[in-house]
Amino acid sequence: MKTRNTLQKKIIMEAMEKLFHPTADEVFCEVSEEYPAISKATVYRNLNQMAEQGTLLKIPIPDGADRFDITVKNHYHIRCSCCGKVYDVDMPYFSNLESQITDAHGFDIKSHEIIFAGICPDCKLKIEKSTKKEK
Amino acid sequence: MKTRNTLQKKIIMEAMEKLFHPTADEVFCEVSEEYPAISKATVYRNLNQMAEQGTLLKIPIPDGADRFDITVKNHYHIRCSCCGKVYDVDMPYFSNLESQITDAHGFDIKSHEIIFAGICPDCKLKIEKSTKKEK
DNA sequence: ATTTATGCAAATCATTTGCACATAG
DNA sequence: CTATGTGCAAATGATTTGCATAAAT
Repeated sequence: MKTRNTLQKKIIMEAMEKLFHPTADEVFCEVSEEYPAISKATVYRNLNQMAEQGTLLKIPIPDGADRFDITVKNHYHIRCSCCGKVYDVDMPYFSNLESQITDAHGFDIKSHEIIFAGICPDCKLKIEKSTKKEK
Repeated sequence: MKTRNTLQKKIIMEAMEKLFHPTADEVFCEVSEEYPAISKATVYRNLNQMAEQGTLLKIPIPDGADRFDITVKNHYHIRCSCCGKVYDVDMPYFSNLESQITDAHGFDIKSHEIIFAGICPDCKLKIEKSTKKEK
């Protein structure tokens, strides 16, 4: 199935370059400003298509909407369990991790994904403040 | 907030012992046979409560319903991208992985999660068969 | 007695889909 | 031309929530 170069696709890609790990909805909001007629379904369809083609990376987020990343190079993510924001993790990629698995029930392993969870600096501050108030 | 020991909680835990990495819905189906009056909301509420208390492990699954695991000990998972089934991975746990991260934007890292993706033996067979047919 | 839990239905949120129409190649 | 893409609204699927009632402590 050959894909086509539509105006929508181009604008969505431009939005991806501006935004940082956006959700489909965030892309939709950004694109809407320049091109109000666009449909959210089109945004989803194009993001998914690009992810399949390897132009984008789709990052599944536990307890939240998927996020998309222009950085296609393999890397890991960390998510704030308080506010949900996602950042890249500066850590070497385990390129041989898949070959380390001895007993994976005969799986053909294709990829792996590491997601760290923690509290971001902003939320740390917020929590400290609200803890003080409680006293 | 102190929790109570209800009949529902007990039956849900029993179902968890029988099932393997079930989704909330699978637990609901299993429990319904013995106790048809149970509500799906009760199943969700109890599974989440037990996960918070550390009695169960909640495994977020990319592109699918969360799964719950009686094995609370830290371990990793592999998911078949074809049929969605999830298995445990027999691989040592990276207990010091979180301390390796140098630049995580000042995060307090609490935990990490590794999910492998691949094709399970069953689906491998299915794919081989259907490829033959296409010829 | 008081507070937590339950069952039900309705609400929510992210995402997908059917369909008629538009448009890229 | 003709297959792929779009916009819209409705459908889906997982999960949560409001509320009146029930049950555990």
